[in-house]
Amino acid sequence: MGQAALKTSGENAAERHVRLASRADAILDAAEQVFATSGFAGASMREIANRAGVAQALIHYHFNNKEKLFEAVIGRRSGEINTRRGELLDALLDNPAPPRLEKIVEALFRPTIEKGHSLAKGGGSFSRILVWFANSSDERDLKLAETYYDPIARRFIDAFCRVHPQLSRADAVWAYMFSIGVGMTMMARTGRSMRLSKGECDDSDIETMLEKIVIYVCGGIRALDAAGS
Amino acid sequence: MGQAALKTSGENAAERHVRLASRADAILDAAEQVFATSGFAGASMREIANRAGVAQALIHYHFNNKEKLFEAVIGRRSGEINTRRGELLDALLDNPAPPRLEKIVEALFRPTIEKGHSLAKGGGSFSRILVWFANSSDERDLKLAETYYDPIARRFIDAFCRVHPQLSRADAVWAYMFSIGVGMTMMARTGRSMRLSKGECDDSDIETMLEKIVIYVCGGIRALDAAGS
DNA sequence: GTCTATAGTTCGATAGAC
DNA sequence: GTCTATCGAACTATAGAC
Repeated sequence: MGQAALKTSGENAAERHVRLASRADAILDAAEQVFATSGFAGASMREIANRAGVAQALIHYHFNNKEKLFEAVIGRRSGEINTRRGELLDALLDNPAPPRLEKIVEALFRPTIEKGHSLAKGGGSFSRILVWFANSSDERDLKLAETYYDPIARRFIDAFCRVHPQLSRADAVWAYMFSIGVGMTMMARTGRSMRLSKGECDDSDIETMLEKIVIYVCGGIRALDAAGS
Repeated sequence: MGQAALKTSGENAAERHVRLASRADAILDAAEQVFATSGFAGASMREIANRAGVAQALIHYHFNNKEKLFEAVIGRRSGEINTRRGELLDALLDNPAPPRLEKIVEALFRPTIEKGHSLAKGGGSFSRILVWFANSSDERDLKLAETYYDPIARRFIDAFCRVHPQLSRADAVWAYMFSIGVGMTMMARTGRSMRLSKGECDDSDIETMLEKIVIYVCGGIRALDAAGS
């Protein structure tokens, strides 16, 4: 019958896709972990291949070279994260009444922290890549940041201005940049807050940290607004 | 005479020290630039040697290996910066009246930004190393951060508590971590703020940026204080 | 699509002359 | 203290069989 025919010929299109996707995804997962641990320059294609359980040449077949692989790693999660951010922002702005600043700030950070920390079979270390990435002055990273993060950044800056009509555009941009910096301390998870607080401040406790960050960031933005006029 | 004798034998101790210092310093300056541009893993001893105008082997003679060289680069500027930070903080706390929070925050950031950006014959790119360094989870960097930055960090956290007696110790640590994150956006100089603001927010304009940061950070800290009780 | 084998480069570090 | 020369390891990427 048809099924048997397909079986002897190998596999059908769906099965084929699943298998292919699983290999490529395994590579992306492994790459995510290794880039997170060692940065772009420090990561090696050998280690990525080993961790993914594939031959090194397969990475080149799927992703061409190291740089393109990195772009794929960035693109995969950035797409998920920024789509979710946009949805949350849409929901807040659809309302005729201006939303609370706290809600906007939470929409800015929650998708990043949640997807950045816990996705991927590998263990989810995309957030560390983002830290590396957000502060890089490397041409490759700047280009990627512009492509994947500037559009949503402008939307959040607009949202700051909408909630704080007195806030100048320039101050809104400063506010955005500084807030991203705050978020990075959440993503890095160096364990430093634990050390400095003798165990009181746990940077792996997402909910507590997010709560503190929202308070701090909103306070900072409001202070810029208050000082502006 | 004595001088002639010294000359034939080579040089006196002072001359010798100057020459040695200039070679070693040239290596440190070059290393600072290359590490700033490429990170630890991405930097090569060859490029550092070329930029310093010395043989590659001389780096190993003075600094043993790449890791020790990096430590020397970190240690040199961190010493200068944190000594200055401590002095400013001492001056503020010597006063019987509690200092203004703004003054403390400025003491936290000004030495870093000023020495980080403009020191070194090479062009002063230590601040970019700090960005890299502050968010690293690499064991080497964590150890260095603990040695060079935790002591002064505790002093600033104490100062936050002194100015805001209602602030819990844990919230003071959060406040410190977040504020360092804000400072990192100042150090990175990716040019992103320029792009997002169409030229209005120049991240190489130190004084304007410092002013905005102080406002934002103080607002954040005060918000944590207000929310705490 | 996936593998093995390897070409070709670059790296950190050392040996040894001066 | 500083150099030249080089070793041995690790890297990215490709060639070619299956």
